[in-house]
Amino acid sequence: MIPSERRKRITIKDVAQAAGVSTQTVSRVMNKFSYVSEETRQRVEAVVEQLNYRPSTLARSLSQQRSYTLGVVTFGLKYIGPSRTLNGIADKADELGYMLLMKELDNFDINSIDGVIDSLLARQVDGILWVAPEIGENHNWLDERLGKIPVPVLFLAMEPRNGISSVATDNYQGGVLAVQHLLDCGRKNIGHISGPLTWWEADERKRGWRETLLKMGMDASDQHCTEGNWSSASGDQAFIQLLEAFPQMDAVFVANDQMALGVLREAHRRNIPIPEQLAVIGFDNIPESAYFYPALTTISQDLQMLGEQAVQSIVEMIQARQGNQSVIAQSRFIQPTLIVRESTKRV
Amino acid sequence: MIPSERRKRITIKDVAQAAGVSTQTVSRVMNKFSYVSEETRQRVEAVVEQLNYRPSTLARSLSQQRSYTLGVVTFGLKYIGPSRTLNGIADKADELGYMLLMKELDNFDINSIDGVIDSLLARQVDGILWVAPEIGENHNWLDERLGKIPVPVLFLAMEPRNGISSVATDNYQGGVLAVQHLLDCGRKNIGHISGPLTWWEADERKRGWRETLLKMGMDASDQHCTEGNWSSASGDQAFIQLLEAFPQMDAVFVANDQMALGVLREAHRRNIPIPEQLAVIGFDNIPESAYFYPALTTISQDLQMLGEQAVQSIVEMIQARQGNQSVIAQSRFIQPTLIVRESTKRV
DNA sequence: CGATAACATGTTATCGATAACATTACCCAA
DNA sequence: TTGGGTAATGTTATCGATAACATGTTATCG
Repeated sequence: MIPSERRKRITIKDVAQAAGVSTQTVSRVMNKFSYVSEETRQRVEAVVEQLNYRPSTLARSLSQQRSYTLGVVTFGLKYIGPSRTLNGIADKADELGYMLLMKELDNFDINSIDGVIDSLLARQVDGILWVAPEIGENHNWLDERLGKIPVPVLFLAMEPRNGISSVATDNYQGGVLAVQHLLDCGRKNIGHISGPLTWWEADERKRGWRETLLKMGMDASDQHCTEGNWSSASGDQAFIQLLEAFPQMDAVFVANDQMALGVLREAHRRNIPIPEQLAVIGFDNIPESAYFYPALTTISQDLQMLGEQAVQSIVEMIQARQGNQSVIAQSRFIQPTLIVRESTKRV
Repeated sequence: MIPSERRKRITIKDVAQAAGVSTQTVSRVMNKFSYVSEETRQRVEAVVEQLNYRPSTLARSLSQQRSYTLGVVTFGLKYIGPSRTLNGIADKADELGYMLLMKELDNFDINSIDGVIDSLLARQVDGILWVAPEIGENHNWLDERLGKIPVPVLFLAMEPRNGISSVATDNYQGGVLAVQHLLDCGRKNIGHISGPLTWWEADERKRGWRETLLKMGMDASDQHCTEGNWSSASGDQAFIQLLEAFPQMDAVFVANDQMALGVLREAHRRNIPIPEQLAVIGFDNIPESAYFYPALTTISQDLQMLGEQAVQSIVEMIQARQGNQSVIAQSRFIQPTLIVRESTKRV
């Protein structure tokens, strides 16, 4: 049964009238603070209860110039990474009393970026979270436009820049952890299958690989690294190439778990025993990776936490600005951790 | 460099003043429609351009009682399913000019449901999409409360009910497809690992399995089915139990790809050759499943499309209500498809 | 050629709240 | 006893837009 007539909204006026007070008094009751006599408070509260009055956040946002809403700009939502981050964002936002206004980006064209930001600002968001990977020069717009955005903006998974706030997993450190673990296992010839190197995160992981090897006086030339595109199919292909270029390889650090899955499959096909002949380590710790065959050793990044941190930070920025304090831009890193399973083993 | 002074917003008044017209005229220019002389239009547009004026959607929402925003209630965002659906929702919403106000549910307590709905309504959403699975009686609240919600509500992945609009994958049909495929492969003893049977979707998949077998005069007793919890770990366990109860099993329909992964792993451990001795078919078609070893045959559900359909439908409902037409509740099904890979094969 | 419609623009009220200021009563210390 | 602070409440302006109505000017038509 569909209610055919639109019930009209119960407003603060209705409550005021029914309680025989001014709207201002009702507002005072609703928002605690400030002086209201106990008797009046109770009377108003009774009426609120009875009429089932719910204040319009929308109207409040307009009059206070503040919406308690965060704009969230995402890219690649259909992949698991962004959505785990989003989950952390949603949880923390809820906890702190904010709602999320979402916008999915489908490209990094400067016009569409402007459009997205404008549409968020038109709805008075109090701050913006940029949950899109840094790829090539796609963050260049910020030099020019960021200063013109009248609310705080915080970037996730972006290379730290002066004067801009960001939160990211320490991908470099993740690469270091991975390679160190392989070295600890006694491996001598460590290859790498990277993500697309235009991605900052992929580049950082590779840097962790390279610098750790160099520090040990080992070889980390580009022959020992192939580039994939994060997909399992590309991991498969990259692995085939890498085997040709680097036949003596006895361990491989793969930049994400999906690609590592491709590697495992190809290794099965070629009867390369893992971990005996080849150790494999991934990155991300997707839930399935514990059930790969063999179970995948990997670097875990806590994306949930990343999202939570991001919300925490931006809310602090919002409050600071509210209180007219100057906002100090910060870049924070979340440390990844090593998860040892069966695909790597001492020799 | 952080802009320390909050620039004040450029409003329609500023534009009106600068262009020497009334705010109403500016409004007319911004919204096309209605009469404005070409000359005035150009003058106003020039000023808009020059001041970089952007209307406040917030103010418009208040005055029009309409926000061009959809409330989206999600559950289990961190899993891949909901986020693929969300991606479809985001795309279509963008295309139709709507934004998304998100709220993640962390339980199905009636109070928290009320709270979520209230907070969406307080922000004047034009409609609500309920992207949370139907589990046990967790949708019971709707009998009592749904009628009181003054905007259209559309449910995803809910059992069709009279008078309530919903969009869902046809899980029953998916089960039918899976079992038929196994029969086509010449399998005779077909087991099932289900999701938690309190979930409507899990129950439907199981029903597809059972009824198809019964129709063929074959056995589909509860000994031939074990219940998992969607995780790979539970798939593993369920498979072990099922092997004991049903040793002659030569094929198994697993209710999602994650659990199927657990099955594959356990089969490896026990040296059960797949597909020769045991055919395995999953459900969902997650991107990794093509790279399982062996590649997994599965039932693909198009969650992106599900999301798009949902937005399309609710926008139609909103427009109908706007035009004071009565809204006819509909339940729609999206048909899943069979993806044949290596884990099933003729015998 | 006067009535009527189409065009162009302005004025005032409204959406639902809060901010800022005003008013009144009461109590207490100087 | 009088000025000043606290308490309780009301009044008016404001947030940034659109709706509804009003007004004046041109065309158009019978």
